[in-house]
Amino acid sequence: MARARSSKKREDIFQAGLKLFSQHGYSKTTIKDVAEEAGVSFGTVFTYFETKDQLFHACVTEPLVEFREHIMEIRNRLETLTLQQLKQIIDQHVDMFFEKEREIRVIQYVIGQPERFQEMEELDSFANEFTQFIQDIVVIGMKKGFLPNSNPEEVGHGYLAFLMGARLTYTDHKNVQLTNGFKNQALRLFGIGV
Amino acid sequence: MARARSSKKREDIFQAGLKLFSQHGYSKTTIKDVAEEAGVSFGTVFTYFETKDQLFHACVTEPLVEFREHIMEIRNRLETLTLQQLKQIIDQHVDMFFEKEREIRVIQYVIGQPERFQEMEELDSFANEFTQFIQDIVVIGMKKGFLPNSNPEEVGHGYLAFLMGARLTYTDHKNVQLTNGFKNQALRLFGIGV
DNA sequence: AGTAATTGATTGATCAATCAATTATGAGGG
DNA sequence: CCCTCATAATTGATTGATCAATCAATTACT
Repeated sequence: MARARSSKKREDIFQAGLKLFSQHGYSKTTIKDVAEEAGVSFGTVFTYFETKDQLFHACVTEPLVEFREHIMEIRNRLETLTLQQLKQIIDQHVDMFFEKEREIRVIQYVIGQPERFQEMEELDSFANEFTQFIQDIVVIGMKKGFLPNSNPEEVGHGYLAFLMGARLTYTDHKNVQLTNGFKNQALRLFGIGV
Repeated sequence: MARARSSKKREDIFQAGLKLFSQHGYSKTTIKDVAEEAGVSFGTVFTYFETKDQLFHACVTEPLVEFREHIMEIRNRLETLTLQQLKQIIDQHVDMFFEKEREIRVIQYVIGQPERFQEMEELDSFANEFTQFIQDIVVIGMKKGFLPNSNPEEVGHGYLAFLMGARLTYTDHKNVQLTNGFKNQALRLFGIGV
């Protein structure tokens, strides 16, 4: 039986799985490798996760909780949004997508093979939530006049695509010039010239 | 020994590999499955591709030739570029990224696991070529006055990221409304409001 | 007839999952 | 503080399944 989520060892195994799955994909990651990386024995992995599948599923879905909180926190104070705050939000999003490299890589691994994985539904609803959040921002920005006339849906989808693609295509997360460029380009998707 | 590239059977096997690799990844695609999909026997696959690795490598890199031609063709008549033509080019890019779903999915599979694959170098140089092409467009557009002042490098990287992300994140290539939205958003990355 | 192409059974390697044996933990009693 | 014993956690050898690659036999081609 799988153990509680709070154990130190569970977290070690989870992090090891996250690292190796994000680097080598599902099949090229062996339980033996995960065990070594986590500093536990082969058998112990199965004490905390019943199957390799369940470990992988955990690596894909559990980080969504933190991502969601990160977005929701801002969603509450959306009525008083200013352009300055929007710029801050975009900065945070770009930074988050580059900092949470492993978490997003495994998500992209799943999204990239929709015929293979069922986790899709959870990820789909998260994506919908996110684009809805962006749409709300665009509507408020237009109402308040600090955003030009736009199709909010187009901005939402375009902005999510942009963040995903930036993370997928560019590995060098230490490159400040690059991330700054992405922040400028992200602003342009909202119709704000730089 | 692997056979010449011109055979009908080689093409069938190649297309079968492209389909299955793009859907299920490298390891979950078996030679048995490829053979069935291609309508040949297990052994025949090895007549045309020495190893599974080589078949995969072919699926990742061979489509680059056509992609490159597609870009180059336009690169020749770059000096006479107009805004109208730029809009056409963007339309073509978005359409291509959605039509060539399988080809781009396997490329994204490789890009997403840089620690695992060496094909990266070929893909890297292709990406550099592409972003350089976009940078040239931005420089000319600014000189001719139909593009606002921009950092060409930022636009190049942002535009590539955007196309990749759109392809990765959205599966429904029949959705004209969606692709039209992406075309509008892509224009915004060049500083053109919609 | 002679050469090239095709076939699929066989082999050997890999690896997830199981489980019996071992080790650690900690509660209760002296 | 130490000892006992029960329970929980840990371990890795074993098992069975999967699959890439080989190759001897068969078939097609010229």
